[in-house]
Amino acid sequence: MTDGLDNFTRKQQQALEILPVLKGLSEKTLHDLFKGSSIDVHKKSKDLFMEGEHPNHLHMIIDGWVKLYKINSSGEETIVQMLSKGDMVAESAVFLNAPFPISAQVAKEAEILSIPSSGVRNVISSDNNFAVNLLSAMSQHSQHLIQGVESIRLKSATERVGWFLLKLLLEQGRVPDMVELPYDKSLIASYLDMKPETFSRTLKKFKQKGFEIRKDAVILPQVKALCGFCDSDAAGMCSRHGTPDCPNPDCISSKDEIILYD
Amino acid sequence: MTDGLDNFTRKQQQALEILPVLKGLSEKTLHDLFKGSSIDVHKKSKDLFMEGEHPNHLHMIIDGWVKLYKINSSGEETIVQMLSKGDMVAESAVFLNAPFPISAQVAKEAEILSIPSSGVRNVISSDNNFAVNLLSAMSQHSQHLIQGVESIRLKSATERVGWFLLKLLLEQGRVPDMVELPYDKSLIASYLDMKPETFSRTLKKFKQKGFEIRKDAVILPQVKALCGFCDSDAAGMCSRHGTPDCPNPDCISSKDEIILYD
DNA sequence: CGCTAGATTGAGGTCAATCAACGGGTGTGG
DNA sequence: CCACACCCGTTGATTGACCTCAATCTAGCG
Repeated sequence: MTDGLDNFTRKQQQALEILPVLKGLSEKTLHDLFKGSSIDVHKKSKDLFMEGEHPNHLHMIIDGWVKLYKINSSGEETIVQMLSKGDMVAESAVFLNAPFPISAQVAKEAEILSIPSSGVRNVISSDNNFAVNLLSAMSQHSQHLIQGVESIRLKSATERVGWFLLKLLLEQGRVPDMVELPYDKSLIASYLDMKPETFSRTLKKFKQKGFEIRKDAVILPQVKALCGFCDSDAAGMCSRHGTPDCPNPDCISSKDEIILYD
Repeated sequence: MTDGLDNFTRKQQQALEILPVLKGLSEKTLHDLFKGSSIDVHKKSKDLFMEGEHPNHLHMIIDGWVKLYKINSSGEETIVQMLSKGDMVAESAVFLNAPFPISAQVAKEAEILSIPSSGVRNVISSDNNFAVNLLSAMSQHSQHLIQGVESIRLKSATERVGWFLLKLLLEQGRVPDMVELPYDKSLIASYLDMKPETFSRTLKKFKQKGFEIRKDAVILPQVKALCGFCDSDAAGMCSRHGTPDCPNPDCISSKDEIILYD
């Protein structure tokens, strides 16, 4: 607990660097938050909590992937969100001190900071900086949710897949013409609100357009091949946005056909 | 509690009663918020703001309905949310001081308090009570968005209509067997992510089950007729939930058939 | 009374789901 | 080392819910 320059463990210091909501907080506040908290690595399929449970902890993701999902009475599963590095998990239920409206499960081995909810709620009232950080984080979260609603409701299956690949490409940004698939294809399919069969068939359509489909990656025929799937959300992440180098400045996409840019 | 209220106009006092985010705030904070703000009645179809605009004001609804919507490049419209009494409009963009990701339009004549964004952001930093109120409001908003995602993704068209009617019934709660339709049917259809034709056909199926369909209201054959469309969200609003009087405690709904309870 | 916007009804088309079968990895046990 | 089971992903054939297009009806309103 007392090693390191700042009286925090190395794991905690790492968490401070990765989690935006902990940025710029006083040492006292951080100590209050870390009190009773833990940082653990959880294996795939580990349940963080189930719908209806009372929130004992606020989980923050340092690394890996967590899926938020719902099960309806017919037993079907819907993935509401995929969360990763820097995200909080179901913070709204923690703040409201109300039962979780969804379930959370580790989708790919994840390192997670878990803070007791009571501590979180106390610090919110006592430290305005923390409250402001949370408001900012929730605002971004809220915009992602809105973006998610939009993409389900007014994009076709093909568009959703192209858009998903494009966003991955912009997020990863290491190799300009390769997208790594971060988790199982069946999980991607569910996140994109389609069946694994449909996802497979859709990837095949991309293959016919010159994409190379691997087990856990997709390679583009040209660097800008996915620009036909750009929308305002993706544009905000793209370095070409607003420059003459952008082949699709108006973010126009065709419904069902794959249009390649180069 | 009410000593200082004389310093506010009657409209402002009314706003204080209706808007949860203004509850329990100091007189100074309220004055800061009201500085430069206005309370106006806006007619149907009035644009509050368009996607991409910079947020100059935070709008809070005192009465009436506002729709949040997106238009894609094909010109199709999707309604992301319908907001009413007590709701804030696109607060996330105001807090982030970023362009609106969506457009907002009055759907039914509305009285709206509009506060300059800069004032809002200043008060957030200076008054922790306000920040806490906002966190609470945003948390609820966030849960509604999640609920919305769920209902689109794992409910059929029939289920969405039944669920919508049930929620209206629970919200209104005046007459136990009548639901008033709060805005145009075509708007309801769009909110439920279906075409007006589909909505009409679906209502017809309800009619065949004994419902009376009027222009702006629906009358149930029995008080509990809609209980087959209950889910965790609706259950939280229902007075029968958890009592022996609930005919559908496990919130089981059938996909496409309308099952009546009585 | 006719005009217009919203709502209804009908006929036909389509995208994605469903059902079913198969292939290729991976792990286990003999 | 092989035989077998198992899971994930793929492929094919069919179905069905919802959309599309178009005609008709209704209600408000000048």
